[in-house]
Amino acid sequence: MGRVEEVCYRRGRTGGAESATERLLTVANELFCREGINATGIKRVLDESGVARRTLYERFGSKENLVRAVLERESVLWLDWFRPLVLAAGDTPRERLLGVFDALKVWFEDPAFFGCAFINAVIENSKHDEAIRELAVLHRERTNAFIADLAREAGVAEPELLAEQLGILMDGAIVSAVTLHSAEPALHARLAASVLVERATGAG
Amino acid sequence: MGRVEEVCYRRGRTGGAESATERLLTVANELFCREGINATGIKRVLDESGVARRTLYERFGSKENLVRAVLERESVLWLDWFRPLVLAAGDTPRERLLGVFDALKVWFEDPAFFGCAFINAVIENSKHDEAIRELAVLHRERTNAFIADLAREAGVAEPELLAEQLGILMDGAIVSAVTLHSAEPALHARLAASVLVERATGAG
DNA sequence: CGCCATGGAGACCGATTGGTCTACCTGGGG
DNA sequence: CCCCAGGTAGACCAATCGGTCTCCATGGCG
Repeated sequence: MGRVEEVCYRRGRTGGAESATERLLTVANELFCREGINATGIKRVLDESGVARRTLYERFGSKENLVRAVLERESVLWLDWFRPLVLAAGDTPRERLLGVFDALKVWFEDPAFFGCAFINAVIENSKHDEAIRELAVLHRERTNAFIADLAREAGVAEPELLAEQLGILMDGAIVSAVTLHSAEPALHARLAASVLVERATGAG
Repeated sequence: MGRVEEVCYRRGRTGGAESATERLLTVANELFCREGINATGIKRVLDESGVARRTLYERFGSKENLVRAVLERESVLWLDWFRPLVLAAGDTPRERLLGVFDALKVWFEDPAFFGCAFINAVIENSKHDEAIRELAVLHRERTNAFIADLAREAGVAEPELLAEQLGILMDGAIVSAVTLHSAEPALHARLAASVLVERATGAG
């Protein structure tokens, strides 16, 4: 039986006692997203994860490194949640392209949704830590590549171009959802996407 | 003669000596956008504006209030720069709708572009200061209203809906430009917008 | 039993945070 | 001349920051 917790890709991944490292990454991920990176003190991460200060610095060396590790893990976690959900959204490539925005809607409706970790990190931190921006670019490329594959399967002439446009639509939907505290932007973005997809697949 | 500094809506507004309040707002606006709100200490704002600590707290009372004042001013400043630029971008309402993204491109190419102050503020701060989120929503509504007017003039059947979609495209282009350090997202967004506008104005 | 690695608890460090308050300088009006 | 308002300079505060370090409880292994 599918469990309700599937809604949130961040929870319920392992059953029981996790390692100190895992707890650190999980808690830091949530706090960094919810409160912001700069606004989250190391102390807070330590208290909520039950890990000792010393252990954190043995594992990661610095807060910056912890942030990077969190983002690297987040990219894998998010895509592992996102891709199957999109693929399951429809039977044809065109339906699946629109399924991207159905998945976004599910994400936005999660009470634990506090924006995209990469967008948040770049906007908050890009100027002082170029490595973070590079991680965000990498995550974007991975996501775009997945969407470009869908577009290619749908017979789109310029799949990368469509993926780029849908990627912009995704980012816009995410920040709009955060700003408006609503999942509605996913619907508007889906509608816009349907026009683009229709046009790109030759009015079919 | 048009001056080059028109490119940046933030500079060259007044000729000479500005009041302490004005210097405070200008400097804070730039620093909050460039470095982030949480990462910018009051001391930094004071040093770079040449204003005394005491004066700041007499005028604004707290950093939170300073942030709000900066955002309120920014909304006016940005729209005063944005609207005429869009209107000058073309002779027909349809051209002007696309001119939105030409204006974005100009913005992105400004060396002093560090993202949208409202997106930045919401993402960094929304959880602890609901007032900031409300200011961002207000700014979004003002911008959307302007675009909806253009859409209405272009004979679009559902101007608010198109404005909503173009608004999402704008937000997406902004965060993509920040992430990628490039103005190219403005072009991709423009291309997507042209499809949406074409469709909404009846394939003209 | 002793030994030793793991890691939790938390003192401690200098730097910095937002915010308050005193002291001083300066220019205009009586 | 005096006086006062407007503004600068900067000491000072408690709290918190990221990061280092010591102490000690625990548990597996010979």
